[in-house]
Amino acid sequence: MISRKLYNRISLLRKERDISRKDLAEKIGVNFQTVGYLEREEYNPSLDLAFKISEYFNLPVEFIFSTKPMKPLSQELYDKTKNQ
Amino acid sequence: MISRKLYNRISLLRKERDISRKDLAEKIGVNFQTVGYLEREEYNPSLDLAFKISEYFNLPVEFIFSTKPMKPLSQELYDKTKNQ
DNA sequence: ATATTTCGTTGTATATTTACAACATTATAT
DNA sequence: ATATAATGTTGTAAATATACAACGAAATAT
Repeated sequence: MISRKLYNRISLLRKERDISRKDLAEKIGVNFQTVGYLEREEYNPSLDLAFKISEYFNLPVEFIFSTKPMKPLSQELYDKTKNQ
Repeated sequence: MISRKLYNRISLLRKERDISRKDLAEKIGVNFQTVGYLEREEYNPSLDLAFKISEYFNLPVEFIFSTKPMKPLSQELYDKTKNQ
């Protein structure tokens, strides 16, 4: 299958919680370089890996990963407040 | 990575919409045997493949795939109505 | 200032997903 | 009843994800 590029917010979420790649990697049970590859968006994770990350951050898969480029959280939040 | 077994509702959703594996496979751009492997839960799809299926059925990834065995839709719906 | 941790990156090996061909079985249509 | 389509399955090849080692650069702590 020709995979589309997938975007993600892993690095952002990780920084918000101030944990290192190594820590995150240990928590979800993968190699720390694998987290690096993911953050650089160099490949598409397996669904199980996506679930592990989603469970760790306690957020839906669709919030962390997307087929379209991610807006910064700040802007997305601002847009949301504006529309209400 | 040692992947957990993932459960899914692909076959159910496909039957609800009365489309064949071949049709679904064409729509999401994979081989029709790949849909077979997925329905038999013989491997974990890539996140991109999961997204394609989720987009096709217009349902969240978490509704279609789960780390825990899926309840029949009928029971899940009944539980929902009971709780309200 | 120096040590330590984290990050970015590259390369190679292994594991897993996906494609594809083949064929028997079951279901559906004519 | 026969043809056609759909399914279940197996095997092999290919593509892609992940592990792991290595190393230099940047950031942080002491």
